[in-house]
This record gives sequence, structure tokens and C-alpha cells, in this order.
Amino acid sequence: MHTDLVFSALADPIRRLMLDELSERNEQTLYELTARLIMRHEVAISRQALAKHIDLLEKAGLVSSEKRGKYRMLVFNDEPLRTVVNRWLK
Amino acid sequence: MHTDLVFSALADPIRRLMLDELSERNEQTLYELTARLIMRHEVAISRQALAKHIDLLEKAGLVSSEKRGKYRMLVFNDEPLRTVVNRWLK
DNA sequence: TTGACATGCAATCCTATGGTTGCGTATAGT
DNA sequence: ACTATACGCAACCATAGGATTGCATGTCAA
Repeated sequence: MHTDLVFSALADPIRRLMLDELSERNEQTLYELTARLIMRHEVAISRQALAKHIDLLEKAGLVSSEKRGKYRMLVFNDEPLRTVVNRWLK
Repeated sequence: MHTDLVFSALADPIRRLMLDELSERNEQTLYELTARLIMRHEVAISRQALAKHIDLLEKAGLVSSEKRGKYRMLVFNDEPLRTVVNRWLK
């Protein structure tokens, strides 16, 4: 299992913000998510930086993405999180 | 709350190992824990490095320590972990 | 009191990681 | 066909974080 990928993915505040957004409004495009973070949450960061963050989240299994035309649809998945914390919680 | 401290504390494999040891055998001295990790788990690392890791875990609230004579007793605490994951899990 | 032991403190080093910039590419609308 | 759009790729930079080394300190036992 990717325990390390999951925990290190969660170690960044911006990635946690991204998960917040995706968990309460699933099925966003990368563009929508980026816009929301920069506008609403006043995240001062470039598009490419956010794209890198999404790549990490996807490698950790916390986000799935699917190409639809020129868009990249993003979906949040909490299963890896449940798995890794069950190591210490019941 | 120290969300960031908790998640970044959990982002290191050695610190997770320390929590494993402490969660199944609470109330160890720093010396005992260090010995266990180096001997049983074949962790190739110095004592000082492990002490630093414990400091981080303590700042995150995942470990409490108490001085008893020349020893430092360590106790695991899962409450911060429960708190931060409830952000996405129910 | 003296020495072994368990721990603390601080400087230093190296690498991983988050960020930016620049450019390239495929898709969609007009 | 052309242009704007949404995204991917890669090089580069700066900082944070994990580790080591060396030394200092406090405690306990003989």
C-alpha cells in the first residue's frame, strides 16, 4: 500500500484545501478547482503548482482524474485515508 | 488546532514506526524506544535523530512525555489524529 | 565523588520538495 | 483555418527537513 504517498500528500496545507473543495463539490475540472482556490480562497500560487499538487494527490489515490475533451475531471476518494488511519484508530 | 503539525508529523515513515511501537506498548522511555527501533526494526539512524522525531511528535500532540529522573517516559495519544481526519471522514 | 548512563543542545550537511518560468500540445468554438 | 482555452512537460531555484557530529548536562549507583 502507498501509506507514504497518502501521508505525505496530506502533509501540505494547499493539498488539504484542494481535498476540502473536492470533497464538498465533487466532479470539478482542474480549471474550476484552480479558479476557486485562487479566487475564493486567495491562494497565491500558479496553475502549474496546483497541477503538481493534484498529481501527488492522484498518485496517493486520494483523487481520481478522467480526461473529458480538453478538461480533466477530478473526483475525491477517501478510501486511502480510511485505510491508513485504521493503523492506529478503530 | 495544529492540523499542519499533525499531518507533517505523520508524513515520515520513521515517526509512524515510532507511533506503532508506542501504540502497542505504551509508557516506554526514549531509550527503550530507541533501542527497539534500532535492534528489532533495524532502523539505521542515530539516537539524536530519533530524539528530534519524538520532539516533532510531541509538538503535534501525538506523544506526551514526562521526565522521571534521568528517563523520559513516552505515551501515545491518538486524539489529534482522530480530530484531523474527521475533516473528511465521518 | 566518581563514573556510567540517559538525555539535551547546536552547528553543519545534503537532499527532497514546493514554487516559478517558459514552452509545447490538443481541444473547442467561430 | 484560426484562435483562445485547458492542460502537460521540463528546467531551474530556494527553502525546509532529515541526518550526522560533537559537546554539555543531569541523574543514579557504587
